[in-house]
Amino acid sequence: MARKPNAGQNARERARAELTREIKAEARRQLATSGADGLSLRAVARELGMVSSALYRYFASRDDLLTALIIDAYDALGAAAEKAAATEGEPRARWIAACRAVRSWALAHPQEYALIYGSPVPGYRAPETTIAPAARVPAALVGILRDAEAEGLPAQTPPRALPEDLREQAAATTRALAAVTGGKDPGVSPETLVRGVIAWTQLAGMVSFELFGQFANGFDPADALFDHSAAQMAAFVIP
Amino acid sequence: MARKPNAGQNARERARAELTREIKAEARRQLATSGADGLSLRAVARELGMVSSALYRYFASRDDLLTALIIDAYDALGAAAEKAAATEGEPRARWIAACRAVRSWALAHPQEYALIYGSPVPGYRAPETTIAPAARVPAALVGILRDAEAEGLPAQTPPRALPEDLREQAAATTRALAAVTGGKDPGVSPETLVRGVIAWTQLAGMVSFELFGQFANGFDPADALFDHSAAQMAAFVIP
DNA sequence: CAAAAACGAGAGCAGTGCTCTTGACAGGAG
DNA sequence: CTCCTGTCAAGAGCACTGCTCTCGTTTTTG
Repeated sequence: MARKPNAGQNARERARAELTREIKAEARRQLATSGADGLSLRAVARELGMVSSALYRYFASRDDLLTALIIDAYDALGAAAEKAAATEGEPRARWIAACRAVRSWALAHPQEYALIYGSPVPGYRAPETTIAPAARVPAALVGILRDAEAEGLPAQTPPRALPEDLREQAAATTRALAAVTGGKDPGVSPETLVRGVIAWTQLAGMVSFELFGQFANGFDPADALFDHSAAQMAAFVIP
Repeated sequence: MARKPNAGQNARERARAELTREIKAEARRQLATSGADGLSLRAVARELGMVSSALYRYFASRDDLLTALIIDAYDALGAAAEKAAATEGEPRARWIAACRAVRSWALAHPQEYALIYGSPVPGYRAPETTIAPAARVPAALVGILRDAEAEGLPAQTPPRALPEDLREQAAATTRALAAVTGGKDPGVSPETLVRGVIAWTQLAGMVSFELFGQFANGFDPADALFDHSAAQMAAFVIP
C-alpha cells in the first residue's frame, strides 16, 4: 500500500513524505534521550518549528507515531539479522553471527530495542501492521535452522521428545511464520523449531538483561558472557 | 532500617505506617490495570479520598512510590522463588520448580513483573536499596546449583572451557552475590555459575515473551513450551 | 477559474507531577 | 493548665502533556 517515494507525486505529497520522515527522525532522537514515555508530541513539534496540532495531520495520535517507530525498529533489526544470517559458512557460525547482530543493534539503539522487546505500553494495542516486520528476526533464525536441517543434521537428536500439544503448536507456528514472510515453507521439524525458540528467548533475555542493567556491575562488559552463551546456545539448537 | 510494624510506636507513627501501606496497595491496584506509566499520584490520592499534595508526605515523588513498589515486587518474587527452591528433591526438580514459581508469579502479577524486568523507565535510577531484594531470585537459583555441586555433580563438565576474563567475572559475581545475601559463600564454580546465568536469562526471556505477547497466537497457551524449555535448561545447568 | 481538499496556526479542555502556603490538630515541655 | 513545635490535609498555582476544534490560507483538482 505504501507508494514508492518521489515517484511522480505532487509537490505536496513529496513534502508530506519528507515531513513525515523528519518527524520520525526527531521522535527517534528524543526517544534515544528521553525514552519511550518521555516522547512528547509537543516537544517534537517544537523542535521542528511547528505547532503541536499540525503534527496530528501526519500522525493521528501519539500511539500512531510510536507504532511507526516500532515498525521501523522491527525492520531495522530484522534487516541486520537477515544480513548476518546470509553470510557464508556453516549454520552454527551463521547462528552466532545473527545473535551478535541482534545484540549489536540493540546496544546501538537501546531505546528502540526497549520499544519492541521491553514492557509494552499498557493500553497500547499493536496493530496488525507490526506482525510482519516483527517476524523478520525469527524468520531469519529459522532460515538458518532450515539450512542446517537441509545439510543433513539430525532433526530429532534431543532425547526428550516433544509432547503432542507442543509439537502441534510448533507446526502451526512454522506454518504461520511461512505465511507471514512469504510463500516458501521454512520447513523445520517441530523439534528444531522448539529448540530455536528456546535459544531465541535466551538471546532476548540476555540482551535485555545487559541493556536494562540487570547484570549491574556483575558482568558489566558482557561481551565475553554473550559470546560464550551464543556459542553454547548455537550448539544447543544445531547439535 | 525498617521498624517492626506496631512496635510500641506513637499513634501517629502507626497511622502513618497504615496509610503508607494503603497508598502502596492502591498504587498496586492501579498498576495492575493501567500499567507503570499510567500510575498517577493524583488518581491514587483521589481513590483514597485525599488530596494529591497530601501524598507527598508519604512518598517524596512518583519515582519514590515506584521504587517502593519495585522493592515489594522483588521481595514477593524472591520469596516465591525461595519457597519453590526449598522443596525436597533432586536439584533438577528444584530448579524446574523455581522456574515454574517465577513464571506463575509473573502471570499473576504481570505489571509488577514488567516493572522489575521490563524496560526501565528512562531517567529513573534504581537506588541502592533495590539491589538486595533483586538478588533474591538469582541467589535462590545459585543455592540449588551449590547443592547440586555438593551432591557430587561434576563442576566442569562442559567441553567448552571458559575464557579467562569470563571466569574472573563469574568468580567476582559469585562473591558479590554472597556479600549481598549474607555471609555464607554460595561457592559454585565459575562454569556452573555461567551456565546458571544462561538458563536464568532464558527463563526471563521466555516469561517476558509470554507476558508481553511476543508469541502472538503462536504458542498462546505457553504451558507446554515453558515446561519443555524449563526441563531442557535444567538439564543444561545441572548436567 | 472555481470547488475541494489539505494545511498550519491558535485557542482551549482535561489531565499530569510537583511546589508552596495556609490553617487545623497532636503531643511533649514548662 | 498553657504554649510551642512538628505533623498533617487541603488548596491554589505552575508548567507540562495529549488531543480537539475552529479559522484563515494554500495547493491540488475537476
